[in-house]
Amino acid sequence: MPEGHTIHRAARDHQQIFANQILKISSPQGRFADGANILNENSCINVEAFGKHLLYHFKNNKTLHIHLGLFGRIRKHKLPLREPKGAVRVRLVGQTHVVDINGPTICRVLETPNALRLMKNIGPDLLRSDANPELAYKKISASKAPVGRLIMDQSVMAGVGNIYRSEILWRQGVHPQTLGREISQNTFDRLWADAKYLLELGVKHNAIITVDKAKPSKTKYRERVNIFGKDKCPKCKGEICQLKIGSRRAFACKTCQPLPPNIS
DNA sequence: TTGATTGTTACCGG
DNA sequence: TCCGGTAACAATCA
Repeated sequence: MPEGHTIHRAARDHQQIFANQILKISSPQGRFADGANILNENSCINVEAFGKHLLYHFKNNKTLHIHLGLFGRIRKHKLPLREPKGAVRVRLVGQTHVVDINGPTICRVLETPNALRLMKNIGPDLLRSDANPELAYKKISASKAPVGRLIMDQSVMAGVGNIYRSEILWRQGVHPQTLGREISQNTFDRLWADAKYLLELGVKHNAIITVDKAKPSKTKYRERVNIFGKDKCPKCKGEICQLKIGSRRAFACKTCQPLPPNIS
């Protein structure tokens, strides 16, 4: 669930339902969001996403900082209140809607300077209009780490997760083990543009869709991705090989994503 | 009950 | 300093 598109979609949605409202905030299982009470009686100025981080800014110079990690979930429903489902760490109650945050890795209140510091340490976000892709290319072209590692490194560029990584590289015919410094400006531009296009599509449809003709409402997940978790390339019908990048699964087609000759 | 998972960070060694 | 590997943590579902 949580790749960049999930967080940005939530930010836009919550901006609509919570901005300029005084929210009631509770922490049913208390463990996270220490001091979430400090946000009560204050109005929410706005909600924004930075990469996979979700930030609710409040009028008293405090920010609720959420990161869903691998398992976190956001659930929303209309008032009236319902029983929390599963392990709800924080519940946000506005005038019309309720948002429950389940199982986030990060759930805490930040002072404004700390929120700014956090945002500074995240690479250009594919889904933000203020992103400067050249900052990402500068790091990639200077690195001898594999591009499959770099495009998912949130301090290099923000938003791509494990599924999009394999899909984007396959769509652009780039092998994940190609070194960052072997990536030309032109190749980077294609990777950035495609990643941005796919993430925006994901925000729009609330789903990961990387197959060009796939219809989100009608197709199943397996039919919306090209090679992630597959064994046959949809383009050349050849074999998809699975590799590990930093203990995460990655997939590539030997034919459509040739490995540069200088790499074993 | 077990294993896998759309993520991140800290720590260590080369 | 950079890079890769490992462990730890989180919650849910099949």
